[in-house]
Amino acid sequence: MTIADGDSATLHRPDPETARDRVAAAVAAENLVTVFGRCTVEYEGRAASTLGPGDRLVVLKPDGTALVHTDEGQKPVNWQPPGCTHEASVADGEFRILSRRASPEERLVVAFERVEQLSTFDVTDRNDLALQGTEEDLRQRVLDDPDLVEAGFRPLATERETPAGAVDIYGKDRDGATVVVELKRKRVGPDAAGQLSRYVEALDRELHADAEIRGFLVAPSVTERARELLAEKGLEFVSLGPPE
Amino acid sequence: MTIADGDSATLHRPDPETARDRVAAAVAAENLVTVFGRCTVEYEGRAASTLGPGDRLVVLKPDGTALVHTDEGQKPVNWQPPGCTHEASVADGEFRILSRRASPEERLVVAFERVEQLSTFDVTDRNDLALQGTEEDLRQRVLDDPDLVEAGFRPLATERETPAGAVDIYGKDRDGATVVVELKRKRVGPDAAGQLSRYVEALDRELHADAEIRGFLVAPSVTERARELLAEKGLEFVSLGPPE
DNA sequence: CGATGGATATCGCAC
DNA sequence: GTGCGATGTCCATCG
Repeated sequence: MTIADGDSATLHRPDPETARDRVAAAVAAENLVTVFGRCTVEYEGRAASTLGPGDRLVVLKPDGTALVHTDEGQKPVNWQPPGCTHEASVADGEFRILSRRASPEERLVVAFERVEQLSTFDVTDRNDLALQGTEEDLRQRVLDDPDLVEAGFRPLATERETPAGAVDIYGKDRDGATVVVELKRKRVGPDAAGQLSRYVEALDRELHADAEIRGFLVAPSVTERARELLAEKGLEFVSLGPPE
Repeated sequence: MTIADGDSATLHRPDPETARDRVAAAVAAENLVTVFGRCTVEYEGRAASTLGPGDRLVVLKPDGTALVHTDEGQKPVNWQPPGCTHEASVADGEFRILSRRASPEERLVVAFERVEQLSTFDVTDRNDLALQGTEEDLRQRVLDDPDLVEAGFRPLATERETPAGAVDIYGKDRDGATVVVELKRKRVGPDAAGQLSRYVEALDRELHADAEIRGFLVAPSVTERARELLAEKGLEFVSLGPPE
């Protein structure tokens, strides 16, 4: 059974050969494909996994993405990233989807005992997502009002390169001492303190050995472990949360 | 138009009221819901975003997950994690889905200009994913053959607690010196070297100051920056990739 | 291509 | 609930 028009088409309980032909055509036409049914899944690549029979929703995107969703969780239980090639086939009387990635070599096989529904959609989406509350927003706030870090702070560069990586904000304090600012949009753990410490140490080596270098971690809050690590390394913390 | 049986039901271009009623019933029945159509999306919570009109696939799971997928990318363009409540409504003549999270407060609103297809599925899946090639597998390999780290290495504990966190493997070398092993299943960067360094320093403080403590990073490979950091801290690296 | 670090990360576990 | 670390993390950016 089929419902179709220019934008979508749906098969209800297609036989394996029909499912194969429809998916093959949809992949060739760069349509979005959804398949719901009872299936097993095997993956082999960076890791390997097997998944016994169950009802799942499989999504194939025109960009080469494959997703296998169960009834639980935000993350797909199995997947392939964009850029993969999708093939449909029938083997042992079962409809199968094979998704392959070239580098690194990865294979995903979904074998359907039963296909409950198979849909294809002609999809185009040119609207971009506008996101607020990011680290970039936080950086802009600090650049607009450097006193938020410390009275007299003067930013001189963003993304300044060091041997340990790029520093979020680089500048001078009121006394001319070098300042390194690491921004985090949410509560931070020991990793952020370690990251800031590496930047300070890298600049310590790069600049004159007698130059004072101060490291600031700017975030809404820190964990206790991170606070200890900052104190130990002589780094400073500035609490700055999202606006409002 | 409707196709239905015990396991699934599909509406093709339903009007807003019909879509609302069907989604409300499916959410109450803890069914999986997919909606494809032209919609706008607004999100507000940990961050905030708006997304203009476009064709997207929306998935509502019985565990309270919501996903909004475009034609590109593995990750949903917008989403809500498990545990949210989903509501269907009609406002300004449009079918809308509202997904709410209590803590932290987060809202996702999908407003459909047009619903191309709406499907509901009665989904059961009690099979768990069996994954190989994880860090746990690597740990088992090292415990089975500690000489992989170094001839004479004797593991004494896993997940041994330190003030800086739990050490993957703790033990002694052939001369009785304390050994800390950090395992990584893939190529590592500076963060892993920093992590191992924190463990070694924490044990250095906890144990006698004169006790020698050796830190091993076991991973398939390291980046150049991580290698430098390891050398600087006097830590050792053992190359151990996935089997075959 | 690899390296680096962010993310509404998600997820699981320990406390 | 928070804290912490793993993830087939994904993803953009940069060299």
